[in-house]
Amino acid sequence: MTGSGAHGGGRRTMGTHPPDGRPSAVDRVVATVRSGVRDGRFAPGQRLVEADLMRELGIGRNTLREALSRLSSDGLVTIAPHRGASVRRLTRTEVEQLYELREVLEGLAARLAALHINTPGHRDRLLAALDAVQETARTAEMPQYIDENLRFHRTVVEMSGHTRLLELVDQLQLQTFRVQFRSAAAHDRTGMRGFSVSEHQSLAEAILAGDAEQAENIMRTHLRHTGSSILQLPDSDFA
Amino acid sequence: MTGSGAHGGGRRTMGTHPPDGRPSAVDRVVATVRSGVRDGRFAPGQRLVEADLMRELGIGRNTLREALSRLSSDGLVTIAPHRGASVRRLTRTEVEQLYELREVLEGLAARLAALHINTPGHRDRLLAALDAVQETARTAEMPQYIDENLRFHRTVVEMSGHTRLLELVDQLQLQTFRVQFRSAAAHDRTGMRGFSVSEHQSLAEAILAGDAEQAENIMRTHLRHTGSSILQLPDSDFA
DNA sequence: AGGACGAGATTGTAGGACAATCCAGCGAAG
DNA sequence: CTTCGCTGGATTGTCCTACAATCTCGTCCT
Repeated sequence: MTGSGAHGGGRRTMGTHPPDGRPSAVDRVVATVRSGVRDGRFAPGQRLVEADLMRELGIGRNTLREALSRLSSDGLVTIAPHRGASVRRLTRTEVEQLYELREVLEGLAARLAALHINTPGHRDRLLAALDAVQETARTAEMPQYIDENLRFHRTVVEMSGHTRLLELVDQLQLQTFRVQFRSAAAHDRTGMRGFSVSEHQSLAEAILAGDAEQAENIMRTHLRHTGSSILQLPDSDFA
Repeated sequence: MTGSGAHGGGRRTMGTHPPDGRPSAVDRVVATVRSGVRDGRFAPGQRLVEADLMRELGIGRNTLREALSRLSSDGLVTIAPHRGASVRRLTRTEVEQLYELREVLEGLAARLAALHINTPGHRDRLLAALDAVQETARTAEMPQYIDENLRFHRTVVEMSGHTRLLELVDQLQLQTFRVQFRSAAAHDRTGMRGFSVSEHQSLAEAILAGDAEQAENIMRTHLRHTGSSILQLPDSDFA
């Protein structure tokens, strides 16, 4: 999500603001940096110097600082006193811990999703998401496949009906996106896709059957697999 | 942990080593508002007007806005566009969801704490925390008892060695503090203290025994009890 | 060479300005 | 009398400038 979006020539004459229908300047900056981190325009460890970003994005310092502050709360960048912001680089331990969190949180989400499976529209949404994953698993390139993959997970969390949980999981997914990408690229020829797809399928079946216990278990197992596959990456992929 | 900005907010100014002596102005404001919400100086729903707080705290608008922004990411205040910040009021559903989160997160913490029980110093810290709870349960007034109670939970989470988990749980505890307080006050004469204390004791025993499974179960059960006791509060305590 | 020193870069904070937006109160219309 | 629309004040969103504090790094002196 947060697709490339059409943000044309950024530095229009300041002064005029979009007619509120839409994101505040801070929101736009946050979204821009987020997607920038996602698609590698900002590399992990890279420093984000205020003056540069101000020029680049055509915004004032307050706005930028508020955006960076928010990104830091989300864990996507770190801010060191008097040294400024930089794109966060995760250590191996941190990745491990993030996956421990995803395990319990998305496990809860799967459980709740199973409990709410009879909410109108839920069945269709889940089936559609599963279909999309299976389709892109066969045909699409890696970036798209990963995207669809995350969307499937996100759908499950949305179906939990737990707004706070959705926020937390979104954060965690964003933070783990880069390493997840590298891991997926590295394991792609070892049949990982098929394995992952089959886990997704069993998960969907459990949820559709309303089997909360089973859904939670599958989700947790699945994330444990994903996590440990990521942890096999060489040291160069961590801080 | 009342007041004293010992743990500066999110992962913002946490250099690995403390090269800077004092908390930044933003940190001080965040800590001030936090403790203000805790001890009722700021009531839930109350609006936090920038001009007032600027005068009251003697700081500039940038600093204040950055602090409010961070507090909003922590979920302690809400910021509505063009309406500013106000102390967050939780709905019944939100409280329920927060306790679902605490259940899985602190459950994980208890499990990890049990696994790490042999780390030097851990046994003593846990025993000290348990002792403090039991002591204040007998002798102290409600605010102090609740404080010690939270400190006990926090100790368990610290012993998990999972820094991100600690941050999340801290957030959740802060958000639920208010209702937790009212609930405790309401149930105090129904022997709730003794019940809670005995659960804490079994939890400590399970952790000390290194029984991760049992520790997680007790923690989760305990939080489920706490949560449902809070949900018995009348509607007037919710948004 | 090694360490002290200073110049430039960068951030932290204050404070002013102005447009956009919200809100309460008032008056007109039904 | 109630409802609707308008206006003016209050408040926020964003920009800007300024300056002190702090960090970085190259230079110079011993």
